[in-house]
Amino acid sequence: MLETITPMKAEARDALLESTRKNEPEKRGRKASKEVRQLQLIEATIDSLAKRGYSETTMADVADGAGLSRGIVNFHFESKEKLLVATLQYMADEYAAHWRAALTKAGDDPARQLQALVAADFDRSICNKRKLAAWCAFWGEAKSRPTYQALCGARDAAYQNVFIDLCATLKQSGGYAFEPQVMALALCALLEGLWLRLMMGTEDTTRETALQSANEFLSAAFPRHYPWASGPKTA
Amino acid sequence: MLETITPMKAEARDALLESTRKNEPEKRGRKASKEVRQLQLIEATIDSLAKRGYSETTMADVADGAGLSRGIVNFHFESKEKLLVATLQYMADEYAAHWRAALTKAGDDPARQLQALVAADFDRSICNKRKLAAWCAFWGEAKSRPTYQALCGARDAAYQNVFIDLCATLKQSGGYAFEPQVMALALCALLEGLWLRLMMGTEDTTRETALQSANEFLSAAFPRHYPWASGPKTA
DNA sequence: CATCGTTTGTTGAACATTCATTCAGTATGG
DNA sequence: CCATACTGAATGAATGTTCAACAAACGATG
Repeated sequence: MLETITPMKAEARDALLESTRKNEPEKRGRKASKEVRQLQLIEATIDSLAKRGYSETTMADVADGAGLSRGIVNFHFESKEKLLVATLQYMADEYAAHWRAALTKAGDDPARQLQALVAADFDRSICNKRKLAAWCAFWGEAKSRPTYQALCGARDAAYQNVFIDLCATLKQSGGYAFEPQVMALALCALLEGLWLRLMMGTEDTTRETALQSANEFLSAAFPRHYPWASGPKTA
Repeated sequence: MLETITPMKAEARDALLESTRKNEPEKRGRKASKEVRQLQLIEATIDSLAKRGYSETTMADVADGAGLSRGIVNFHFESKEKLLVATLQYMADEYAAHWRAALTKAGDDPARQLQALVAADFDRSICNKRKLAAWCAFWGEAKSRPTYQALCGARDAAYQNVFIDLCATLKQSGGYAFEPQVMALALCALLEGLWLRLMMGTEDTTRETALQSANEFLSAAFPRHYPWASGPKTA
């Protein structure tokens, strides 16, 4: 049902960025393509989720945030519910694309791949207050909404399976004793937990310290592959 | 403001449990002490949060869930907001009391203490679908509500400091190389992440597998203290 | 190229619903 | 009989949705 939204992401996003860069007054009447409008509204939704939280995010907020009129959301999306699902879908797609790209770029060495995946989780592009807050807003509602629950597995089975495979490979080459599935679960949980803490915004946790903790975990779990055992500054 | 609620927890809770055990028809008029009523409403709030989620939890839900009339919540608590804060406060207190008790019961050995803390996190009494869902509901709103944010640090500074101290102690006695703060952050994040996954309810993650993952982490990070290196079945 | 009609995006006010809160009244225990 | 717990209907505010009117792009036609 939402298949009409996710495609042409790149082009629409570029157009959106361009228009906001130019800061066009956006007069009246028709001005942008359907895809751009939808992205614009989705971005405004993320803004609102981050600023006001899920329960306080209203259609008016989104419309105002996008600088458009009140009825516009029900035109591009049928309902508030569908807007939110589309937003979550958008973030999930973005997240998946991001870690897949990082994995590809890491080459063939499993140890490098694993480290790249972990590092990718803390890239500015996806790991920032705004996005984290939006994710957490959806997490908070996921239990009682099957649709959200399914999509919140953006860090989904596929993602976790990559970790399981990598753990299994490293176990062989390093002669470790752990169970790959168990270790992979720990890793995934650690990453999510760090996200959660980042989002909560306790001062002592920053993107850097979070990544440092994750790397500490890697070197503890795979000492033969990450032997930089916590020297003063382990980049 | 809420100091009137948290005290006398034990007695009031017993009374509540007793009354629900007896399943009294709860006719009309005055029937129970103030504290019992408040606890009853808080429990109903947790139920609703777990079942309907934060954004769909209404005063009517809570009142109905408690089998009382509509206006009752505004009588015992001043507003919906205060009811929710009291509920979160209640869960935070319960959580803190739980891990403190586990810590005390673990004796003097740091390694045992750490293991006890980890295990305590997965006790049925606090780690069940209902409570996890309620926690996550609050997490989802925490970013935009300072009051929640403060209380959601139930796993607060004190909690994390205990982990830091234990990590430091074990580091000395085991000759590890990690930074205690970094490792403690990883541990806390792992526990929260596992909670999050448990709440999401993916089938492959149960309380047992979660605990197993946490223990795997312990034995990876502190191999000299937890040398049961992943034998077939490590209880 | 100008004009006109059609399609499509957009607006903002009206509407219906949901929900927290209030409060006057009732019942109960002491 | 008084203080206190409790009720439930009334109220008003907030909000998602609808829709009739409007405006811009587009295409066809002269």
